Amino acid sequence: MPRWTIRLGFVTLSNRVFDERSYGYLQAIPQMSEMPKNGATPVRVRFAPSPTGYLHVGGARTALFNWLFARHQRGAMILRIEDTDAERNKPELVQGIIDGLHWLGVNWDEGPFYQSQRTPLYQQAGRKLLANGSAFLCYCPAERYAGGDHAIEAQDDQPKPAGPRRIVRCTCRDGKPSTPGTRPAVRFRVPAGGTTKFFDAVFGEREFSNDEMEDFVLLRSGKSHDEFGQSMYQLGVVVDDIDMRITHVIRGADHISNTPKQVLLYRALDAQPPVFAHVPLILGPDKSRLSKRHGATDVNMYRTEGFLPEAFRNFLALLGWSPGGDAEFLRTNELLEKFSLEGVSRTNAVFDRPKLEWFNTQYLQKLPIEDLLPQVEAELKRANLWKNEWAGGAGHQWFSKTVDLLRPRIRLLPDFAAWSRAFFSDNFEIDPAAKAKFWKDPKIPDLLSKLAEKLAAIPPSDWSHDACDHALRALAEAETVKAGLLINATRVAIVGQAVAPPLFDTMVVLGRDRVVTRLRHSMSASTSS
RNA sequence: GGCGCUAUGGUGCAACGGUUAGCACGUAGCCCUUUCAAGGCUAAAAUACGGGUUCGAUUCCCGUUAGCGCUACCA
Repeated sequence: MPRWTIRLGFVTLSNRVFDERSYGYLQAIPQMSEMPKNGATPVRVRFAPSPTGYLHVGGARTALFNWLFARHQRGAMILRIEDTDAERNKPELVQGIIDGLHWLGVNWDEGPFYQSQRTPLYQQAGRKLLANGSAFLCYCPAERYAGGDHAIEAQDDQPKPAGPRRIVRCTCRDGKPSTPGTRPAVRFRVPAGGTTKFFDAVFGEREFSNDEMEDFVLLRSGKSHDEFGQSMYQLGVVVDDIDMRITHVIRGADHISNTPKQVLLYRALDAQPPVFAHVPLILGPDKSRLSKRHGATDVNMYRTEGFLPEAFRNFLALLGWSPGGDAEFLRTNELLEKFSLEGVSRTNAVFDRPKLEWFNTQYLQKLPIEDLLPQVEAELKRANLWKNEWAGGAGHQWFSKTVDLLRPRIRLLPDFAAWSRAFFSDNFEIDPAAKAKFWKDPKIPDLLSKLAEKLAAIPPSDWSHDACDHALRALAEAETVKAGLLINATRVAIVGQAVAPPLFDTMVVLGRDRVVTRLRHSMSASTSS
C-alpha cells in the first residue's frame, strides 16, 4: 500500500501503514471480485468508534459490516477515532478497541485518525459556515436549548412557536445576541420550512421536516469570547467524511435521526452526501438495547472466554444480515463473497448467546484441523501445558490426532487445557463425582489392577484400538462383569473424568505406559477415597 | 410529550402478491451408544391487532398497539 499524505487547509496528515499481524488462521482473506472499472468511484468506508468504552458487540458488528462491504467491493476501509469530547474520552481504551478489531479479523487501510488532532480542520469548516450564513454564533446558556419543550417555557422574550414546532429558535440566530459578551458556540442555522431527503441503502428514501431539527451545535464555545472550542459530533463526522472521501456511511440505526442534519451540513459545505446504510441495533434478551446488565458486551471478553474468532464473526454477520437463503454456516470467504447491503434487515436483533455457542462448537468440529491447532497451542501455552516436541514431526502428528479426538466435546478453547488436561499432562486430578459414579462397585480396584497387568503384557508395537478392546473385553468376560462397567471405571482412572472421548481411542493416544501407570496409580486413589 | 424506525414461532433468518409459511438455535421425545458430546429422526411453536387495495395478501396502503431510536456545548 502506498504511503500518502493529505493536505487540507493548514494541516497535513499522513497515514500510518498498519502492521497487519496475523491472528491464527484469520488473516487468510481470499481475492475477491475485480477492481472497480475505470472511472468508477472506488468504495471508501470507515468505522468510527468513540473511545468512551470498550469495543461493544454492536460496534463490532458495524465494523464487520463495513469491512465485509469494503473487501467485497475491493474498496478501502478507514479507522477513525471520534474523541472530540475531552471529558468522556479515555485514550487508554483505544488499544482495546484496536485489539478487538484485530481479533475479529477486521483490518483497515488508512488510520487510525484521531479527531482530537484535527480540530483546526473543523474550526475552518465552522468559519466557512459562519461566512456563508449557514451557521451563527450563539450566546445562549446551554440550558436554554436543553430539554426541548421546557426550554420554550424559559424563553420569555420569545413568542411561543406555533403549530407542531417544538424546537428552540433563539434570537442569536437572527443576529440579536441574547447575552453578548459570554463565549459563543457555533450553531447550525437549520432552514425554516421544507424537508431534507437522503437515500439509505437499507431503509430507502427518507425525508425529514426541517422544522423538527434543532439548531445543533457545531463548535463548542472556547476559552475566550473570540475563540472556538472543539468540534461536536455532527460537524466532525461530516468534515471528516468529506475529507476522507467516504462513499458509504455504514453505521448503527441510532444515527438515522442525525442523518438529515448531516445532509444539511454537506450542502452547506458544498459537498455531495454519501450513500447511507443504517444497520439495525443489537438488543438484549429483554429487547432493550444490549448493555452490561445483559452480560458480556465487550468483544474482548468473548476472546478471553475462548470463542473462535471465525465463529464469532459468523454469528455477528447473521445479526441483521442474511445472504438470502437458509445457509448459516458461512466461513469468512463465503461471507465476503455474499455480503451486500441489500441483505441487511431493518429490524433490531436480539443477541442470542446459545446460538453463538452453537456456532463455536460447529467451528470447533468443522474447521480444518490445521486451522484449529495454532489456537489450541496458544491455549496450552497460556496454561503452561505446552511441550515443544508437539511443534513438529511425530510430536505434531500426535498433537493433531489428540486435538482431533478431543474437539467434538469441546465448547470453548480453554476446555483444551482444563477439561482435557489429562491428555497433555500427567499432573491431573481425579474428579470425585466421577469416582462416585463409576467406582461404586467394590470389585473395581481388583479389576483395574488386573487390567493394568493385562495391558502391560501387550508389546508396544501391538498397542492399538483393537488390542485394547480385546484385552478389556476378555477380562470382563473372565471376571463375568459387563464390559461397560470396566470401560467406565477405566476412563475415570486414566483421564480422571466421567466424560471423555471413546475409551480405546483415548488409550491409543495416551500410549501403553501412561495407561498402565495411571491404572496402577488409580488403586491408591480408589482406596483412599 | 414531539419526531422517526420497526413488527414472521421464545431467538436469528427465509419466503421480495399465489408455498401444506421454509431453515437454524433453543425446548421435548426417539434412534445411535462405552461416559458425554456430535450425528440422525420426530414433535410443540409464528405472519401483533383492525381496516382497506387485489381474483388472491406474511408481502402493498392506512390506523391502533408494542418495542426501539433521536430529541445535549455526548457520540
